Amino acid sequence: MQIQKEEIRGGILEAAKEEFLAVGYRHASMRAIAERVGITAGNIYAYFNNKESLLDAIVSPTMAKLQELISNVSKDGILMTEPTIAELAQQITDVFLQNRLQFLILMYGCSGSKYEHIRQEFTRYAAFRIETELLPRLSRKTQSRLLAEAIAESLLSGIFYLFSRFDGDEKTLRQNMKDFLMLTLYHGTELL
Amino acid sequence: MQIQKEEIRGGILEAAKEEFLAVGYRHASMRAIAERVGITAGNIYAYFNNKESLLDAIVSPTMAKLQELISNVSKDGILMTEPTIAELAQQITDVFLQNRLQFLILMYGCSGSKYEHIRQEFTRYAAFRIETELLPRLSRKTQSRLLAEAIAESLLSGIFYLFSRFDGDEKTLRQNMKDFLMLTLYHGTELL
Amino acid sequence: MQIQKEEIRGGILEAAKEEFLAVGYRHASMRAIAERVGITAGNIYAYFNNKESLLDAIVSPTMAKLQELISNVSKDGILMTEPTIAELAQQITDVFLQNRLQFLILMYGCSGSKYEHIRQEFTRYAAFRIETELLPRLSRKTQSRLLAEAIAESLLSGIFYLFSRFDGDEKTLRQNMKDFLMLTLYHGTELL
Amino acid sequence: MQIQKEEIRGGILEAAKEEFLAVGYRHASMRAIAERVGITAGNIYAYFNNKESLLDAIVSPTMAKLQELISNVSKDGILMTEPTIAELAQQITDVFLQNRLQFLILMYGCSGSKYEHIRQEFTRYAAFRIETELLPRLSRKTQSRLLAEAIAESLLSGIFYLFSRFDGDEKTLRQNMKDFLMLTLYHGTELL
DNA sequence: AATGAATGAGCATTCATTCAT
DNA sequence: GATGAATGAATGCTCATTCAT
Repeated sequence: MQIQKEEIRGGILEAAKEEFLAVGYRHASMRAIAERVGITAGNIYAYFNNKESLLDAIVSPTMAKLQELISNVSKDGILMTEPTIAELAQQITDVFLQNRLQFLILMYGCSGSKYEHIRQEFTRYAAFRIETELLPRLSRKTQSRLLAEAIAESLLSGIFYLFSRFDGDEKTLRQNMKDFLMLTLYHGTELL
Repeated sequence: MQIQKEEIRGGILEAAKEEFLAVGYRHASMRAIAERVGITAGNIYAYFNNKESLLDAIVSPTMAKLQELISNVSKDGILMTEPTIAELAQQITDVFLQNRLQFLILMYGCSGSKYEHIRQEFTRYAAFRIETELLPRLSRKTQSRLLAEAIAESLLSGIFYLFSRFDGDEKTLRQNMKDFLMLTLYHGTELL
Repeated sequence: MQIQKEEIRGGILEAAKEEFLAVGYRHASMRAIAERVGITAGNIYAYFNNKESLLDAIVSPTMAKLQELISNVSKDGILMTEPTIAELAQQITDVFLQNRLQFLILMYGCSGSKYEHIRQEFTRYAAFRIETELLPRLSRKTQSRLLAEAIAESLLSGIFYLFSRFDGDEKTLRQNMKDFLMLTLYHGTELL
Repeated sequence: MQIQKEEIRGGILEAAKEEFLAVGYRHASMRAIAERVGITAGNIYAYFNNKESLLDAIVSPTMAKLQELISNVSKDGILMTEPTIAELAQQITDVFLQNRLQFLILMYGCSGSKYEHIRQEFTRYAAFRIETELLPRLSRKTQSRLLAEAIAESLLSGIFYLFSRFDGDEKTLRQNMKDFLMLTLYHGTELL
């Protein structure tokens, strides 16, 4: 019975992941999720308090990993020079590969939930790193904060796009990621 | 009376623009829009046929300009080398400066409407230009289509981010745009 | 001004007649009527208290004529043998020819209004005449009331159908009416 | 539970039948139907997809029987002389007796639905039979099509009127039907 | 644990009607 | 007299959530 319960619980989580990714948190209906599992909508509430709890159960571990990631790479203080953004991208890729659907839900499908600002947080953090580590190395001075944010947003969008198109081929993903970062961040010197 | 009518009509358009931008077309409610104006939901229908017409009234002129822009820059055929993407970005900026909220609604808030694929079209077009004009100039061969798409997505995200953060200072916007493109596209040689 | 007022009033009546006939009283919208006249819906209320008053203004004279017709032919009491149903049909035809749209509205398009039972009244009256004048001449006894009603309903439906298909040719209408009544009431002896 | 569900489903069907018959499909409101059952409007949608499905569930079997009936009696081609209209009326009566409210809804209350032309179809079919089989036997020539239609309309109205007044006494219904048809079609020779 | 049943608030939309101007 | 503006109740329908069984 405990085993069966876990099966159902897992089924709900799986179905919800698919549904949230397919139509987004706001547009996902409990009925549709229940149908995917083959149970009734009401029964979901035996396992989760409500729709938001269901989302929580799905993304909060991933969310924790992402925040841990951010806090880890921030530990050494403002003036650190390593890890570079490329290394950070690799670490994000690792998290993604271990939590694919959850990651994509967080980045693309959680509008309407309390997680809807997670992407912004990422952008803000990346912008901070770019502003303090990348821009100072440029000769000309710029209104740095906003530019850094645009670069961060741009960078993350490209990375997340590659994630969203991931087809199971990890090697290609990592190569594309590397190429993308080389081209947009390190001026493609390796590629030219 | 005519003045008052135009005032209300304008008020509805303004409120709808805000609401569409805030929560997106799909989740914008006619009641919420009406409340912003201080009228009842039914009254909106004295001015616009339905929710879609309201969106149309807001974004269709901007939409036309954007499609004209795409068709114009596509005219010379596949082999053109000019205008460069940077020049294209400038033209997009011009359209944006004349239609700020409309532009942002089209790019961020029109899911659920007939305009929901406009951003994709932009990305697809940019990816095509990048794949045929930019990537071939690199020495190493890459799985070019996907990479081009990632770069396109990245590029547009950065551009649109600057738009979304525009505070009225056109000069700064244009400078940031230039800096951003230099850094991500032209390897920042001017800036280094 | 008085002249203009009468013009508008007449225009509203004309438009309402058309609308009521086209879609029925219940389904007719004040806005649609106003549009036919080229005025605003609100302005109709300067001439008529409400939708029902508008219907009243259109059909009540005809209604009066019809009730007068019924009361006239009923005057002589229960046992009269004349006018025959055929003569009654002729008198109804006269009223119809003088009040075509009004008549058809009363018969086909007044559901939802206080006139919606007028057709029933006709049927009831005709049934009474049929029961007291026609059925007694038959040799076999029948459950007469209900049969009389069915015959009445049938008779009126045929008559009203001819009215509804009237194309302006009065002579043909009267001939069809005669033929129809001969065939259904008087056993078509003239025609056979 | 299954029993209760069937009870409610049946209750909805019963309430809808009454409502459709009382005010017609178009003006029947889901809320009004729900009130008759003692549930909320939304709950109806747990049993039926939408208003049209609800009507379908009520009348489509009857509709099928009626169309089968028409197609059966049409099988032998244009020149058949049997079954006579009286026999056809008997067959219609059989269908009616098995589907009373459904039949009446189809004939009187389905305007606004996809079934709204069923009565017209009946009339058209009856008019065709009358024009090709009955009128040619008359000595004098008439503008036959219109007259046939009037007779058809008349005939069906009488038949349907008897249906609408049916009180459960099948024998009386059949007798009245026979008397009515004798009187209007076969000139009442049996009765005189 | 699981279900079927039910709710009530919400949605876009329509429309007869009112009213200040 | 006429208008434009506005209302409020009603429509069919959806959905997260609750609850007795």
